[in-house]
Order: sequence, then C-alpha cells, then structure tokens
Amino acid sequence: MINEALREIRRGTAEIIDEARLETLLKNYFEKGETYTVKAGFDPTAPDLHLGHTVLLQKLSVFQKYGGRIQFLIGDFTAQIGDPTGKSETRKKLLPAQVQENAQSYKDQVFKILDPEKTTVVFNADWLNALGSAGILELTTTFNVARMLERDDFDKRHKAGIAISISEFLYPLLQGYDSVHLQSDIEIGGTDQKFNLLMGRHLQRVYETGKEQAVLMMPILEGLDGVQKMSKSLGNYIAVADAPNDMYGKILSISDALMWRYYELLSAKSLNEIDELKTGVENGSLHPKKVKEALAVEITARFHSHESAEAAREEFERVHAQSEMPSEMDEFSLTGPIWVAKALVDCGLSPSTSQSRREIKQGSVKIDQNKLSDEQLQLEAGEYVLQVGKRKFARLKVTQ
RNA sequence: GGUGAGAUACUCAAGUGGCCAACGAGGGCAGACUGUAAAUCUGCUGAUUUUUAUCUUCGAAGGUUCGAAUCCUUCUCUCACCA
Repeated sequence: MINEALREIRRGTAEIIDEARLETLLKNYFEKGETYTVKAGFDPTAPDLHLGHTVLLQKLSVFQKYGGRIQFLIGDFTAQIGDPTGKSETRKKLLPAQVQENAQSYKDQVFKILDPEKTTVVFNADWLNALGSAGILELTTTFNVARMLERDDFDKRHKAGIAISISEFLYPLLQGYDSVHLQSDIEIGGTDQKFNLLMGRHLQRVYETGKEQAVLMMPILEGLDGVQKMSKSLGNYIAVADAPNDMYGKILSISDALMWRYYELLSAKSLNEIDELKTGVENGSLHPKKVKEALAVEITARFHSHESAEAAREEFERVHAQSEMPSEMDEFSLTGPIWVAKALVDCGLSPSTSQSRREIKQGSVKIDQNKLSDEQLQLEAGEYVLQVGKRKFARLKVTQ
C-alpha cells in the first residue's frame, strides 16, 4: 500500500529532495492516520490556467489520496515583485478586487482536479504585509548575495549583463518565508522553482520551526511545439478554459514523442496501462493516432464532459479528416455589396485587407467550399460560408 | 558621480545618407503532402481596392539635407568599467 502510494507520487517527478521525510509522512498516515500539509504556490496575475499548471495539480490530487492537505497559496503579495524565473518583466500592481477575482477564477478551474474538502486556499499578503520592514530586514540577514547569485537565472542574467532588481532578491526569501508561516511538510513546484523551494527548507531551519519541508519538483511541461515550456506568452499552450473542440484539436496536434510525455504527466491512467499502449504502438498493433485520440478525449473530458469530448472528436474527424464544414461557426451579418477582402476582415478571419488579398492569392480562401481566385469579388446579397485555411470559418449573411 | 557602449518589426539580429517596408534566423499564417492542427517541402509575414502606387514605422522630441534607421542636439531607458 505504502509502496504503491510512493510509486504514484514519484511518477513523472524531476527530483525529490528529502525522500526519507516523504516516506515518514506517508508511513504516519498509513499507520496512524496523521495528515500532513502540501504547499503549492500560484501567481494571481495569470488566472488562465493551462495544462502546464495542471501537472502540479495532478500531483496534488495524488497527495490528497494519501493523506495530504493542500495549502493552495495565492501569491498576491509576491506578485508585486514578480518571480524572476524566465523573462523579467515589470509587474503591474494588482488591486485587491482583481486579486479576489483572479482567486475565484483559480478556484473554479482548480477544483475540477482537486478535492475542495482537502484544500485550503491562502493568500500570502495576509502574513507578509504583517511582516513589516523589521521583519523583512531580519529575513534578508538570513542569506547573502553570493549565494543568491548562485541561482541559475540570476547567474545567467548577471553574466549576460541583464538588469536584476534588488526586489527580485526578495522573491525567493518571501516564498521561503511562506513555508515558515504555513509550517508546510512538503512543497511542490516546477524544476525552475528549485532555488525557491530549497529556500523554504533553509528558512524553516533558520526560524527553528522544527521541520524542514520535503521538496518535490515536477518537470516543466513542453508546449505544443514540444521544445519550449508551455506558456501563455509563447502561445504554445492549452488552456484549461479552452473550448472542447480547441482543446481536443490542440492535443491531437502534438508530436507522437510529446504524446508520451503528456501521458506521463497529465493522464490519470496508471503507469501499467501506459506501458501497454507503448508496447502496442511499437509492435504495430495500435495506431499512434488512436492512442493520441484517447489522450485528447481523456483530457478534454476532464475539463468539460465526456459527451463534449466525444463530440469534439467527431467534429474533428468531420472537419479535418473528411474536410467537411464544422457544424457550428460564428455568424455575421453585413450590408452589401461588399468587397470580399473587407468581408473577411469584418468576420474576424483576417486582420487586414492586405492580409486577405495575400491569402486569396495563395488560394487559401474558400467560399461555400469553392476556392476563390478573384480578389476583386464583390459579395451580393445572400448567405455565404467563408473559410480561410483549414480551420477558420464564418457564416456570412449579406443584406442589401 | 565619471567614462564608454547600446536601443531596429512578435523575438533575436543585419543595416553608418538615396538601390530600405528595411538582409538573415526563429516564431506565426498559408499551400502541397499526411493518421493529425505532427514531420517535410514551398510561399507569405506594416497598412491601404492608387498595389511596378501611396501612407506609417528603426527608443522620444527637435534639427541639418532635394533626400535620414543612418548625420547633429536634447531627453528617456539599458549595460560595462572606474569611483
């Protein structure tokens, strides 16, 4: 029993620090029914969760199965600094109302995976504001610049001559202090969070809390391109809030190699089941597309419903495999006669008439399934189905 | 505080008076092909029904010039070295 739990917890992890402590916590749960706390921090500036975030959530839900109480931390205070990880950009200060709104949006999305009964949502401004300048000052004495600069991205930026703001040094310290305040037993995060996660251990020791959190790091999920991490700013993401059709289509577009990665990190299928699928594909008894379809349906169903996932699959087959028209598309009504390039812009299929003309020249524009070659075409009154490329459609009604 | 270097399109990056709407790479979009929105190959990638044209754009504002991304002045920001 405990071994099975450990195996599920280890699945897909990049690194676990202090496994002994993890085992002790589980042992206490299985033998004495003692629960423990698992902390995970999220930034309130980006309430649009994507599948990359759900890797952590998936893992948190595993902990919930084995006695973990989740401390779902919303970093409303630290968001004022901005985690130095990755690109540095100046953050805008969020108004309390916005934070509340974003937090609510988090809850809506997160509880599709997590059990709300075993989750506590906390805001770090609650205790970090109370820390005061004396408290901050004390916090800064626990660490030094040389060690701070050991952090990989600080080091890179320092050497590359890219600005590092002093406030950014505070970020890891404050995140670590959260663990002190919350008395966390375990903290989980992405591998890019290693430095910050270890800071939690360091500060728990310095502040003599009597425990040092175990740290579990999940790998960063690759985005649709399979190379860069999934992120909204790179545009290679699948949002939790994506419509079923989009979500399904995006998952189906990933490469075969990446599919296995997604299986490991996102699927609720057991490791044994996944191994069977792999063997099937390798010996040719299973078509890779079928396996990918199964993944796409599973993930889509998780955030929507099984019915809408199945509907998305059928829709996809119809539109892409058999190149028929989608059953639903946006409808527009315009007064005519209207130049076709302009109509494409008005229907949101093209950003400018110049772009429309280029697309017509390339033969990517279709009207009622027929390729359009005359870029001067005026649309008279009537109903048309406009199409740009394979997947942008609009139904247009032209009135006199 | 001093000295020097730099800021070019979504990103990186070339361009040092007219051949510049601006090389190249990445990204994005499209076409062909395919089990797929994958891979590969090819084209396009500031705007505008003047399309062998016009207008806007090379950190900001002025200036020199027939003509400025390019020269000058001031400003803003970034970095490096020195203090």
